[in-house]
Amino acid sequence: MTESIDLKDKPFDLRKTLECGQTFSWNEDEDKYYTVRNDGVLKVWREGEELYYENLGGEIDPVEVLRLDDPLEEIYEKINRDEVMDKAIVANRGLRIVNDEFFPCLISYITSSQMQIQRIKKIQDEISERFGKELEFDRNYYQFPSPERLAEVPEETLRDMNLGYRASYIKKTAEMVNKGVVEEGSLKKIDYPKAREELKKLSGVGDKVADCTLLFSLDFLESFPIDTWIRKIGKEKYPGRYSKKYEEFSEN
DNA sequence: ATCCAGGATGTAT
DNA sequence: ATACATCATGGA
Repeated sequence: MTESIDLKDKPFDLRKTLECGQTFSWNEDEDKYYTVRNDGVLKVWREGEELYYENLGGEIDPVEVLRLDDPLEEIYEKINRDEVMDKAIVANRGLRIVNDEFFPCLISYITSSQMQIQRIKKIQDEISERFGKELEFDRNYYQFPSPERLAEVPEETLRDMNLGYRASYIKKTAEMVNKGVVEEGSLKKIDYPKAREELKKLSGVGDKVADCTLLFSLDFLESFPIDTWIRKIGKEKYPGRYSKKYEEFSEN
C-alpha cells in the first residue's frame, strides 16, 4: 500500500539527504530509494510536494528514519551567523540528518577510513549481499548482517573484499558488539561524552567514527564529526575557532 | 609514478 | 598530552 506525506513548508531534498555520504544504507532503484531494516523494506520517492512511501514486509516509519520532523527552518535561522553558513544553507537546503541502524552505520564508518565515498558504499553493499539475510518481495533485497553473523566471517574473507587494514578492525568490532562489550540500548541511556568513550573502545573507532555513529544512528545531535573536509574548511574560514585538538574544534 | 581518499593505532617525544 | 609513521587499496 502506498502512503504519502505532505512536504509543504517542510524543506526536504531526498537525493542530497541520501547521497551526501552520511548513510550507506540506502539504494536507488527505478527512481525510488529503498532501505532494508529487520525483515522489511521501505521505499520512498517524491512527486511534487508529496513524499510517497511503501513498506514491504514491515512497518518502517519514514518520518523517523528520515527525521522529517526536525525543525529545519528553525535550525537554519539559529546557525545562520555569517556569510559562510548562509551559503552552505542555501546550497544544501533540505538536506536532513538521517536516522540509521546502529550496527551497519558503525561498520560503514570503520570502513570509511581513508576511503572514497563511492567505495565505502560499494563495500557496504557487498557485505550485505554476501553475508546478510536475503529477503524476497518484488525482487531480492539483502539485510546488513547481524553482529553475530559478521563476527563469524574470517578476517581473510574481509581482506579479499579489498578492505585492507580495516578488515581486522571490522572483525574485532563485530566480535565485541556480538559479545555485548558495547550495546546499542546502553549507549542511548548515557550521555554524549560517556557514549563516545564507550564506542572508542571498539577496534577501528576513534574520534571521528565515534561521532558519526553517535550522530547518525544514536540520536546524539550534539555530535559534530570532523573529517578531513571540515578540518580544511575550518582552517580556511574559521581560523579563530580552529584547533588541532579534535574535541576543542568540534565544540567550537 | 605519485598522491590522496569521510582515520585509527602504535610508538616515540 | 602531542607528533609521527604506518596501515591496504583503488582511482585520478
